[in-house]
Amino acid sequence: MENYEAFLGFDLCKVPLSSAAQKIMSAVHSGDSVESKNWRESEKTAEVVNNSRIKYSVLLENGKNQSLEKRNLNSSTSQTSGSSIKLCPPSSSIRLTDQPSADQNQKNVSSLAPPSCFIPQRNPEASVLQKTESKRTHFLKENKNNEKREMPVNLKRKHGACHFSGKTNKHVALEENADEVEAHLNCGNARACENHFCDVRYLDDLEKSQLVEMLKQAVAVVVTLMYEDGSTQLRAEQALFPSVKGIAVLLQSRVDSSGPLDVSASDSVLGEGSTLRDQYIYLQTEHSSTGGQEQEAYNQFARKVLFQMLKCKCPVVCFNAKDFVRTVLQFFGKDGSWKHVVHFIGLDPRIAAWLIDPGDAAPSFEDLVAKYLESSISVKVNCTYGNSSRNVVNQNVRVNLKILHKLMTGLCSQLKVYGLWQLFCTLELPLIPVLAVMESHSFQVNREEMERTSALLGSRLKELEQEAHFVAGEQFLITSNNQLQEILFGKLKLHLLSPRETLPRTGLQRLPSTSESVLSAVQDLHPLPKIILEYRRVHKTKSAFVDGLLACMRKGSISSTWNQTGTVTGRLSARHPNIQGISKHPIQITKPQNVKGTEGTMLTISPRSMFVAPEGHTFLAADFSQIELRILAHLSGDPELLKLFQESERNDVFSILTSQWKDITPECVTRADREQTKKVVYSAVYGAGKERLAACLGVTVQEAARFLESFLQKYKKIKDFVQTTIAQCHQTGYVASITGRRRPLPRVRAQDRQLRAQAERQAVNFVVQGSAADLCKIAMIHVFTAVAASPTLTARLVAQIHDELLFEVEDSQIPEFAALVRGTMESLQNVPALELQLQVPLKVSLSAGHTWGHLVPLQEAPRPSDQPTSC
DNA sequence: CGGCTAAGTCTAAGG
DNA sequence: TCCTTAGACTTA
Repeated sequence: MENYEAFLGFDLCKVPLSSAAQKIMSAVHSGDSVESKNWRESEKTAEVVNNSRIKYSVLLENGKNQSLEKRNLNSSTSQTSGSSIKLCPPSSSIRLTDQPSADQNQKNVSSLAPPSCFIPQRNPEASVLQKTESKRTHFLKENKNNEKREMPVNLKRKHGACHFSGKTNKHVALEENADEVEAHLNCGNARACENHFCDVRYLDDLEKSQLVEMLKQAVAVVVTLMYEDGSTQLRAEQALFPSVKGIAVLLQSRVDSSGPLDVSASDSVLGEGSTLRDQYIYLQTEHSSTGGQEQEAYNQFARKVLFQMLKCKCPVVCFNAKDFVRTVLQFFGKDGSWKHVVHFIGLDPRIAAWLIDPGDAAPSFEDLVAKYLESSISVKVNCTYGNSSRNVVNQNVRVNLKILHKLMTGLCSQLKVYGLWQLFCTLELPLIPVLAVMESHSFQVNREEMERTSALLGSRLKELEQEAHFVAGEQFLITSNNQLQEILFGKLKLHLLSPRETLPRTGLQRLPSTSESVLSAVQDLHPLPKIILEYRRVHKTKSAFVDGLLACMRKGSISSTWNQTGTVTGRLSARHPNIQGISKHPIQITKPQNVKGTEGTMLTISPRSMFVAPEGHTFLAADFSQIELRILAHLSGDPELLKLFQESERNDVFSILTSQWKDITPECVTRADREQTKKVVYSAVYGAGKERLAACLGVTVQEAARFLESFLQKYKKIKDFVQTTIAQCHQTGYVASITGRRRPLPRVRAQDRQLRAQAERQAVNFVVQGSAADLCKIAMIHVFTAVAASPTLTARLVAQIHDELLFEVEDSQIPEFAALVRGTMESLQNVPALELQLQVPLKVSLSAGHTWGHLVPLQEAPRPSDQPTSC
């Protein structure tokens, strides 16, 4: 079977993008003799494992067939056909929690080594897997017993003695108030701390240093945020602004029998000179008001623990790790620079699951457990103080932390099966702190000005509405497309008067839609369409970019939430507000009558200008120019297209293309021309029909067809690329980007021609758009880490608009930072570590300004060829 | 009858 | 019958 990388003609071995990722990778791979550094070999391994998985899944198949197409009917179905994704528990995970395995590699238990669960399973024998299964059930029984044992009579006490790390100390259950300490009777038991949360607040100095030591030696750390009501990040529905109370931690450490952290042999798990031990720790992050000196001392220690966690050499598992990082940043407060978190790697099962199945947008912890773990495990996530006792809640959290670890273990081996492991470790995980830092930033916006603008737009809308009613000859709901359709085409019959017969129609009725293209087509026949078009523009601006923004405001500033797993292509998305969708172009409105001042009749409203850099700072935007077209040139290897980029590295390729097909000189191409060309080129590449193209260009269908023909004729290999991609998709049922990101498209084999054709277009689009998204995300990480490595630079990444990175830079640092950004981003043409070498140069254009709406191109390093255009 | 949800439409972004 | 997002709105 030909894989996509072979098809591309280069090896796609991925290597860490950051040193921390490197650490994780080496940690994860240590003790793993077979895991290959070579892509093809690891692919082979994956296939073997894959076979075993399929065999095994047949054994376990319980007939459940989840349909996970909640989000987007157009997108892929969540599972590849035939084989269930439900995975077998990796044999190695058993060792962790239950018994030693005969083939355990000693290296696995060195202090740097990862938990054995992170070594990919590779035993294809079903019989072995069955054995594994029996061990697993044994473990589950054992675990149940533990749980029974751990629920003793609960008595209130002031400070009960128990063991922590083998020393006598206070044991404290997870508590709300410092003065009311709940302790358990079983404190003499050496296992006590494995059965309860140790609240860091009540540790003495010795215990504190032991804790830090244990963190350093930990084999695995599993964390989850705890909220006010006792729920955690694992619960299904998150409150809008949950208030975080603390962090629950499962610390899995290796204990040598001979080591300093010796514990009684009775709790030995492995029994072979070393044991794995679970300890549960609770770290309060909510600042209590009573505090004073004691509180300050605690905070200091808590910070130390968190710092230790951030630079943990072992895997840190967290569901929605970004929220954890943001909480940590918050806790650090003023004295913690965002640079502290750059190298944090948190294994996030949601991201892992998304890589495996990007069509499954936001599965809850529960969903993932159901999908990726055996059905015998069920989780209770909605256990809160409101509906359960404190003890039950805490026990529930502990159990869930264990399950979370197991889930991540399983997902890791799945990632390897699909060849997504490197992508996960070197791209997606390092991105988490970057996004957390972006979310910790907020934009200042001028509320008064926005409110004035809102009122202004409101008046203008009223005027437009009245005009519309007047010219329509009746009152109607101007925002209702149905009513509008009835008036335009039912009453006025504009579609019959239209010179163009082929107005796009809404499927069910015979009448055309009220979309922009239709209204533009008939705008000369009647005044109404123009009024509607303006109304819609103004309305959009008001509701989304002014009122919508105001609604997102917290304390005079706004901050988006970034979603790493919200798209099928690997792009990021943003919400509240969707900063990626804020209009670039200002709109002009005629000044409403009731507004005072008569200087001018027109007003300009520029949504992006609402974003203002703080005093002494400037926004700097770095754009990848024509990123997708360059990717396409690289992927297709089309000589003409390549030449275009290689020769005219400093020219605007879209202008050249425009001049070529419109037969004018490049200097005379207007911005609108250029935008049109852009649209046309991408439409053509991604498979638009000639009709659609004609509508887009505003020309006849024949002309559009002629253009399509000549374009694909001139750049012949584009067609080859499209065909090869589709063929590959048919063969394997999925497509992959340059980093190996996958998009399953089972519908490519559908009976329905329409569905099939759609999947084929999606396949082509994904390979290019997804690859561009990969590059943009790599750029974010690289620039981010480069700034963090600089002792002087303070530039901060504040937003990503797909191909554009927006930074807030101290005025004095602009030249230095501009050079760094350009250098870093353009150097991504070659990422030797990724064995990624594009055949085209990457071009970055920089612009800067005090508001986001007024960015002017930054003077590049002077070049002789630079000259202003004269048109 | 008013709130609620789900689906459809439209427009902003990005390529 | 270019693709992929978020968001606001209507309709049923």
